[in-house]
Amino acid sequence: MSARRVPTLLTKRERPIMDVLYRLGRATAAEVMERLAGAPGYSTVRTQLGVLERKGHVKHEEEGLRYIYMPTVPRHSARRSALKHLVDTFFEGSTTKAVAALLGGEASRVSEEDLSRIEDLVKNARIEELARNARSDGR
Amino acid sequence: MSARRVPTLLTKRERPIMDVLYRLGRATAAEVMERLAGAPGYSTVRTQLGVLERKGHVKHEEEGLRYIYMPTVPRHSARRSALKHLVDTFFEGSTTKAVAALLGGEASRVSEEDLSRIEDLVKNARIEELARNARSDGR
DNA sequence: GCGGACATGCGATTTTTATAACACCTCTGC
DNA sequence: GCAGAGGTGTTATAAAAATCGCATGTCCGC
Repeated sequence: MSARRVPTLLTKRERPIMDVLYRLGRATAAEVMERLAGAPGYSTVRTQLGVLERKGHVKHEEEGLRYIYMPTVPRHSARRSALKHLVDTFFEGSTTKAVAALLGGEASRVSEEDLSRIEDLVKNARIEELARNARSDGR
Repeated sequence: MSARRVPTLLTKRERPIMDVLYRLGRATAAEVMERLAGAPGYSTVRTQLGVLERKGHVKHEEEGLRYIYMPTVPRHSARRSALKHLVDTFFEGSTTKAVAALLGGEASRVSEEDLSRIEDLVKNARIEELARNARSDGR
C-alpha cells in the first residue's frame, strides 16, 4: 500500500515539526527535538516523526546508523500551497495585497538591493504576461 | 479568569474555522459551518466556536438573538504573523524571495495593473528606506 | 570483549479534540 | 396563546493525538 495522499491537515505538534524540517531541509530526530517549543521528549518526537512518515508527509534516509528525516513534498511545492492559502485567507486572493503587506510591513526592512531585484521581477512578470497574451491571441 | 494569551496553536478543526472567520470578518455559527469541509454538525461547530472563544481566539457579539463570531486578533495583525512565519519557514527570512515566489508562480496571474501598483509600492518602500537612513544619519 | 553512548521498535497510557444529543429559551405568524 | 423555526447552554462519548518507558541493537574506545 502506498502512503496516503498528502493534503491531510497537520496536528498541533506535527506542524511545528514540519516547519523545522522545511527550514532545515533534513534533520535527525534529535535536531528536530532541539528546535521544538515545549521541550517534548525524544521518544515523543520520534514517534511523531513516525506518524508523519506513515501519513506520507516525511520520509527518511538511513545514514549509517541513524535516520535522517526530510519532507516528502519538496519545499517549493509546499511554498506554493502555503502562499496560496495565505493569500486566499488574508488577502482576498490578491497577490498584490500580499506583496504590499510584505513591502509595507514596518518590520520588513527590505534593502535597496532587494528593491531593485523586485523591480526586475516585476519586469520579468510583465514580459511573461505579454508572452502569454501573445500566445493566447494566436491560439 | 481572563482568556489565556492567544499564541496557542490551533487544532485541525479550529484552524479552518479561524480561516473562515478571517475571510468573512464576522459570521454566525451556521455561516461558518456551511464553509467547512467534511460537513460537521451544527452542534459541533458551535461547540468549537465556544472552545475558540474560551481560548481567546474569537469573541462574539449578540445581535438580537444570535451570536456573531469574529476573531479577537485583528486581521492585519494575524496577517503579519502569518506572513512572518511563512517567510521564516519557507524563504529563509527573505522578503524578496517571498515576493519572487508570489510574482513568479505560474498560477499567480498578476495583471498589468497590479504590476504597476507593485512598482509604486517598491518606489514608496525605497523612499521610506531613504527617509529612515536620513533619520539615522542625523541621530 | 565489555560498558556506555546513541539509536530504533513497540506498546501502553494520558490528554485533547471532535462530535453530537438533549433540554430549554425567544421571537413570529396565525 | 400556541406551535414551530431557529437559537443557546450543557453534558456525554468516541476518536485521535501526544507523550513516554522499556527492551533491544550497533558502534566506539579502552
